[in-house]
Amino acid sequence: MTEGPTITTIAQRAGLSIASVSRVLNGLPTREDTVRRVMRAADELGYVPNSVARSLRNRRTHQIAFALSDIGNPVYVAMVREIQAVLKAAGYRLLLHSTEGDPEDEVCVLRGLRERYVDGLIISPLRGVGAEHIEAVTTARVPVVVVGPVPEGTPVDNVRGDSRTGVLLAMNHLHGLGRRRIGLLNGPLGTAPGAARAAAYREALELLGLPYDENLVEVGDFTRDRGARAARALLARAPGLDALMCASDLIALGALDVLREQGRDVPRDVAVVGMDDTDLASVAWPSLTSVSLGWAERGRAAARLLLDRLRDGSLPPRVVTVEPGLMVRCSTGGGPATAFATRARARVRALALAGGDRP
Amino acid sequence: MTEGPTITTIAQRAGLSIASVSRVLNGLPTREDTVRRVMRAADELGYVPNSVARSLRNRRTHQIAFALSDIGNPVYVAMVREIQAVLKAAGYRLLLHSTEGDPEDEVCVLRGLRERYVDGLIISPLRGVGAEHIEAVTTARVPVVVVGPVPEGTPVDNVRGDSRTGVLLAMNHLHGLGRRRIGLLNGPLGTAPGAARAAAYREALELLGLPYDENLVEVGDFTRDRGARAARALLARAPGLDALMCASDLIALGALDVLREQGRDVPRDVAVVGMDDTDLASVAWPSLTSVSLGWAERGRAAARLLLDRLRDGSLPPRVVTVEPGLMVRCSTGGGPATAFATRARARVRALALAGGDRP
DNA sequence: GTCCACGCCGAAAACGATTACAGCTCCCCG
DNA sequence: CGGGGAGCTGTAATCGTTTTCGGCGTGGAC
Repeated sequence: MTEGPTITTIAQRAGLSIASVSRVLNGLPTREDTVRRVMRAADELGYVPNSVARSLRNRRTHQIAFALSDIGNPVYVAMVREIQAVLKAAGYRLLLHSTEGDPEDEVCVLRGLRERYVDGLIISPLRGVGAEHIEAVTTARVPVVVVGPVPEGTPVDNVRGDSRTGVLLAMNHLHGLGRRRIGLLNGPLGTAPGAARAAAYREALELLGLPYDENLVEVGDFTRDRGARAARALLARAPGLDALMCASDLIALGALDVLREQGRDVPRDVAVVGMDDTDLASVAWPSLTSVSLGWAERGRAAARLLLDRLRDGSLPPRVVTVEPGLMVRCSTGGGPATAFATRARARVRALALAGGDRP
Repeated sequence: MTEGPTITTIAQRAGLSIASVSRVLNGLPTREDTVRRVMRAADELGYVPNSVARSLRNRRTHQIAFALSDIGNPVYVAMVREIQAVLKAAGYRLLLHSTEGDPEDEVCVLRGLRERYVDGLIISPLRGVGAEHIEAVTTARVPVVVVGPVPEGTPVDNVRGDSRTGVLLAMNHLHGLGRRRIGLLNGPLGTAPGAARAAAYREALELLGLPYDENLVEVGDFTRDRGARAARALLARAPGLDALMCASDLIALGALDVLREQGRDVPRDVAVVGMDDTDLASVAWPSLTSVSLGWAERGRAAARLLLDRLRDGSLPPRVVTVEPGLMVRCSTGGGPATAFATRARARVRALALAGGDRP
């Protein structure tokens, strides 16, 4: 197995020193003649610089890791795509690390940063919110961007969504369609999104002048069959509801299954709204009105934050909040008849409803 | 910015040479006392080895790249998940490179291998089948595994699906349901999958004793709206067809849209089969019977081939063929009433039909 | 003719690890 | 008591680059 050419090989062939070769290859000012000799030798040898050696010397690997909890989740796929695009354009490579929701593994990733095989990390979400995780993030020896909630005041670059406004948008939409008995199918209250959505739901009811009825709320998990189970329970308890606010698209799909099973027409009898606006929403039948939490945009924002910081490490920590939107489709009757829904983002700001920019 | 501790720091603190430190950290036989001193110093300093330096010396980065054409395609997402899982278990990191279907970019990836920042590459698919691509693959300085078709006899590790058998399975299934006028909605014939599926469709008709009617075939692209357009054209030309064999799930989704639009019941009037068995298939309504081409399995197989070769570079090139299966769901009437389809793989080998193991 | 400035180039020292090799100590055996 | 392993340890080379520093030759100014 013949090892590839190095600058030493080139130097010998060109009758120069490796320093000159390096200078030429890096475009530093050099005599015309020398440049030609080096270039010629490099061409003939098919030289390609060894990026590992370069990284060792420069302390830059031009690699960035993205740690996510579940690559199967379409939400993260959208982020991966955008992150990869932004990084590639800036000359960085993307390392993927799926933690499968294991906080242990998350810590491993954070620890691993010290091995210096990446210049930075984007992590989403930061599951373990214990002190050790926070500390690991803030003391990491390379920049970290967290996508998703972090404890208030943590000095770290952060991209967050705004599911509160998203829920308000959706509730306002349902209210505008004349729905008054709106149920909530939520995920676990122990999770940040679950808690946020529960709170936003109550807030929306209040703003809309509707009473809060705990019989209209059911908690399950962010999956399709747990969503279906929750929907079944809720419909048994509150048969008269006329709309379902679901905390994720998967929950909404489960709800659609149950409604279909029970012969209730969507959207005539019950209007359904999902969250995340994944591909699944437009594929479902009826196509699903969904709150877009801007995952793709979040990916782009995270990548940019990180690149900025790599350029200038002294920047103060920044927080970017991505605004939600509402994709209106058939499941609320607001969309066109087929699943070829308009993708125009319903940028109905909930300002009038929410009364300000309270985050 | 204080730089991290290195073995030199440890050596000083422990009053030993860097050689001893290295030996201890690598578990080479050392005196008990020395081990303790090194361990203690390493602990106190919070030492973590620099993986770049180690890679330079060992000529191993423990990184593997996966180049794919489109991260948005659920088929690749399944592969990424499996590959990452296998690699992680073996102590390798995964680099993701999305070429967005650009053959230029593909060449860049192949070229980039010479920079030696990865120990190996998995690429899927190999789009450019020109001589330069093939050469780039076979002369790459690190092992490459290609997932998808390569020219016959190319000396490279290769994982392939078997869409021919997949199509035969599906056609046999439709025939068994009494369908006799089966249409084909295909992707571009210029692509390898398109060509293979067209050929398999004809072969199946012949084996089933059905006539080939070119009016029953329409070519579009592997997307939802191109699929819908093709379906519309086909249904206009051959209103009497009673089944649709679709070359991808997305095409099938488009077809479902059109059938619904035209008030034709699925599966009563027209049975529909998709290909790839993506998540979308089980989400669609009616849930979609789909040919599983074993993408996840292909990912695992590719990762394993690569790891094997990294262990022993002298292995002869191997080809792994992943067997297809048929996931029967509602769109052919063979599945349960709801989309909670059984996921038991219908391992109906098409042997009786296909007459042997012709690959 | 001398001196200085300047432009290029080469020697050598990093970067942080692994490892071949030589040297040292200690003990055992002849 | 001397020779020779055995068992550890330290020195130094190595991986392939970048970069600093000093040397050398040329040219112009005085």
